[in-house]
Amino acid sequence: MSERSARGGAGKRTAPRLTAGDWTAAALDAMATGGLAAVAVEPLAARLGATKGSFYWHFANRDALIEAAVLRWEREHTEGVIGLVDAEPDPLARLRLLISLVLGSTSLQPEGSIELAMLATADHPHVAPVLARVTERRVAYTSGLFVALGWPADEARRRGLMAVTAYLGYAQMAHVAPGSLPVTEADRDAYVDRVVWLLTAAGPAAGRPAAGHHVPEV
Amino acid sequence: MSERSARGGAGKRTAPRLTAGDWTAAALDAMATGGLAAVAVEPLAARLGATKGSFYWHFANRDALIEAAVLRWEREHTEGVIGLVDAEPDPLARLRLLISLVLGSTSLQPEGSIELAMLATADHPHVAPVLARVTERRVAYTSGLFVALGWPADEARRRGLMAVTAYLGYAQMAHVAPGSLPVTEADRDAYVDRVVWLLTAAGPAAGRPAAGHHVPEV
DNA sequence: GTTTTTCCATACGCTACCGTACGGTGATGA
DNA sequence: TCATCACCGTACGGTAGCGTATGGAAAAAC
Repeated sequence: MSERSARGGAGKRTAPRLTAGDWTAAALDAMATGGLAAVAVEPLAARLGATKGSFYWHFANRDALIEAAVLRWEREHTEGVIGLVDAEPDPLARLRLLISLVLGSTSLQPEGSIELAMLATADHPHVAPVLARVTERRVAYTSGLFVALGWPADEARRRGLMAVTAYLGYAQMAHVAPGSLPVTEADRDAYVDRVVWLLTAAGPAAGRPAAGHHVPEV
Repeated sequence: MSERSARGGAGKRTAPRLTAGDWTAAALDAMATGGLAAVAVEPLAARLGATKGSFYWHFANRDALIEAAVLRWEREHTEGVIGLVDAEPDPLARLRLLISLVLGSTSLQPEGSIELAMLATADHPHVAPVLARVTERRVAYTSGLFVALGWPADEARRRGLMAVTAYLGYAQMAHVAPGSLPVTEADRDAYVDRVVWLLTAAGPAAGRPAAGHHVPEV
């Protein structure tokens, strides 16, 4: 009956020893459901079927675990979407795919988002720099998409920024007011279409795309 | 030397008695700087120059204080911006004013936003419904602006939703990555202009504003 | 001016978590 | 084979906050 015996998972009897990676994985797991406050040594140890004795061998203290966990998240997370989107050659299709993916992903994660947990603890000294880097990387990448679509740098930056804020805001709303978001699949698609269209709408004269490039007409 | 004597503020010697309102005010104050976790009975009592004995007279427990505080915030907060914006007769000017105001307000509050604190604790049973109501109210109001601008209901809803997400995302970014936001006054103005313009850009044929209404030309 | 009610301070126990000390066990190389 | 080291369990002390009990002061009621 002791959960101690279940530690290795899949029926192993002898308790396997834990690595630092096991602890950071468990930390991220706990963070997704309970926020940074859930990254607590003793509860985590219980979840892993171990005790604090193990933890304090691998880490100096709780803070070191947090730092390792968020850095791991940054490392493993950044590759995800961008790598998946970069396969698409056409810039406009890439933008559409990107928006569609990220807005879709937020709707599917009711309460298990590490990113939301980090946003909720953005003030933490180890979380803040990670979020700042990830966010700027997103803005830079998205702005690059608009550059590829023909807008000058400053206009592309504004639109890239607006795209990122649209994502962040959508994620927040999916969390705090999902009922205010488009419900049906069709509504959601229509919303994504409109977002992409408006983000790529021809702007005032000063910001008009260079000749020969995409001007959405729909 | 005892901070007890400073309780009444402004040199009153006899300690004034505290009301429930004093506690909720202090709670919101603490929340703005330290988040919901800072709404703790003992620290708050110390800040007010009182003790827990006072608190547990006015409230059953910490949870009751939290509930009272967030409800008070909802009540007092909702009036603010909308009432200020509704004076403007022209719908387009009203939208521009609204966007300008809310994006400007986020830049000015480095770490003292109650709203950010609530978003960071959106899972709390007393916070969640308040945020849901406030958010939906914003979407509804902003959508109404687009209806007034001539768009049909569904299109107006989409644009109103996008406006709100643009605000929420901007607020998040001001918190976690202010360096990625427009820095100079001029850049910020240019960004606001572009947001308003794109939100009001003429959409696909199905969503074109009714004749005689505002079609932004700039 | 007394009695009642309102409000508050003090003191206490309880829980959850952090971090440390130290002893023990299993693997591993000499 | 045995000694070393990596790893972990147990036990302990410490802190921060919640909630309760109770007596007492201050204000209000009469």
